[in-house]
Amino acid sequence: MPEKVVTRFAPSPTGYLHVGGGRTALFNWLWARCKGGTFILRIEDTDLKRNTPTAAKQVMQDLRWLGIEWDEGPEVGGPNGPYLQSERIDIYDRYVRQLLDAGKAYYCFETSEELDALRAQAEAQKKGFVYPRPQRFPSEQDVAKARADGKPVTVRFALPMDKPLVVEDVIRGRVSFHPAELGGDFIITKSDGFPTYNFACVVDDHHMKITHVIRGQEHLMNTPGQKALWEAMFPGRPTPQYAHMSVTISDTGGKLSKRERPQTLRTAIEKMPNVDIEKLAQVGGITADELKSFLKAQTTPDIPMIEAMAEHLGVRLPEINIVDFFHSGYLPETLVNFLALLGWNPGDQREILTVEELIRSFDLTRLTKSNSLFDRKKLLAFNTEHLRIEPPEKVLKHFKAYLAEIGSPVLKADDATLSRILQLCEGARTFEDVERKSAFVFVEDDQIEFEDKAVQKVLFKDHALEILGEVRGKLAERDPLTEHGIEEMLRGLAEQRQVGLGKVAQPLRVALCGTTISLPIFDSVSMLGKERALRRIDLTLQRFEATGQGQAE
RNA sequence: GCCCCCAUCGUCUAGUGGCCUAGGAUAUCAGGUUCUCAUCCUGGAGACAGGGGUUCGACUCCCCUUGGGGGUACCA
Repeated sequence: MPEKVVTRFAPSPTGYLHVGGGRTALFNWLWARCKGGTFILRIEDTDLKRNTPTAAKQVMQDLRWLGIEWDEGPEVGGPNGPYLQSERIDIYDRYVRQLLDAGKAYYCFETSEELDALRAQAEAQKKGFVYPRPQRFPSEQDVAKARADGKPVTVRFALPMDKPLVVEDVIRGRVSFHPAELGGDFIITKSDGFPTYNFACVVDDHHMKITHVIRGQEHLMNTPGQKALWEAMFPGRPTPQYAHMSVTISDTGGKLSKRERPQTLRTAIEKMPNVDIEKLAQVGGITADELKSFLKAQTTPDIPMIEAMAEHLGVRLPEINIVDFFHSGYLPETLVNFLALLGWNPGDQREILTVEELIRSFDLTRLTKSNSLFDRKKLLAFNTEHLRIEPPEKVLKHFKAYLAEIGSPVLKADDATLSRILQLCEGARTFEDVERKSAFVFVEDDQIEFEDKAVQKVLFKDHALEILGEVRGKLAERDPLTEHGIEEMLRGLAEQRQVGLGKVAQPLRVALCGTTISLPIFDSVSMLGKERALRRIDLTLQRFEATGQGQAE
């Protein structure tokens, strides 16, 4: 009977979950789910400098949005806790003690500066740096003395140097390393008493009985050291199986990094002819000097400020974090499907898969070796498809969450109306499209903002205002107002005037919405109702008839 | 610099020595449907990085070159 699969996702809490992290989490989760195993969330918060207090919460929120639920971990508990490494220090200490007593690890007292100097020296001689292991390991007395002298105390693992370290990787096969190439003995306890990643990871993977470690290829070089550590601490126990996945690259060039969003904004501002620096800084909630410094690429304001300024300027920032996709109106099912297909495929020609299908088809042996670009255009196509195939209740739920997130007036609508809107927007690419097409229904009649371009192109052309007047008259006569009736009336009018339906529908659309884009015109009218529709037409006629043809306000 | 990984249409990929005249998706181009936007339908163009081997036969196996990615921390 094969042992039960246990996987884990082990993020360090430094901010929102980004696309790469989401993908790593997803593959681990998928593997656990398709094997009926356990998926553990473990927070690797051993770097006091980098961790932010809210980051772990953000990561968990993002995972939940994706639908990735953990069987063990923070907030849900489990038999192998605690799941925050910062709360497991005594466990690590115990193993360090053991290693020390067995002569497999030893104390060191160099400062970072001294280490840097040694590395520089090695580099000057064009040699790879290998930490020089002392002949005699320092004693506890030496440690006490070092501490008294104010020297930093760390612990290094004595890496067996005699034989090559071989890693069997599920994706990459057998990979061999020479201990010296790894830099020799590495630190397992930092001078602040916290374990390093490579050490804590091994202890926890053993304690939590992890069977498969699925992670990015950036960890491949850590694996031989971890394996050696494992053998020193848990001899005879099999290590987890390792699978080092390809990484995901940005389609805007280079790495998929958090810097991309500020960078995009900076580039956009540079290309703009005359930007009001004062005003923009005010919108972003920063000083003009801070903004100037940002533009000179000297500093970077926080993301909310970047976002506020981008929105003000109408600049689209590339999505990097999982939460960015939520904000842009994507379904989590789309992300899950798309991310799963970056470096994996079901082996047949299917591409659009639901989460259930993904779980059913997943297979760790079908992972791709080469890196892949994150193609946002293809993601958009996937979202269009998922909007169509996911159950309407599910879509509605996500749509409401989206509306709440962006603070849309459409939030005022009841579920039935929302469902109808969603149905009318069949073929939409994101919730953003749906919101934009339907928002007009939920703003006050006299609060409609007229897009200048729409007014010029539609209202001031081809006797549009005259037609609009006629539409108004016929609309007033109709009672009761039905969609069918509206259609009949508009089509009749177009035919009568010997013009296409567009010549009638577009002026009406602009009158109702202020823009040229909205829900289908018959539904637009019926959703507003007769009174509000008439009122909007009147307001439009009043406002633009006086202005005269060919002139906008 | 050293070490490790990778290499098929623009992009994501199928392909495990003959099923390949290299398949699908997306993007793109042309045409069509349509009240706007989007969808949708039809069709087109588009790839085995280069060079050596091995073999009756290489996209598939080996070597080199080139290119890309990662690592080289008291970060994870």
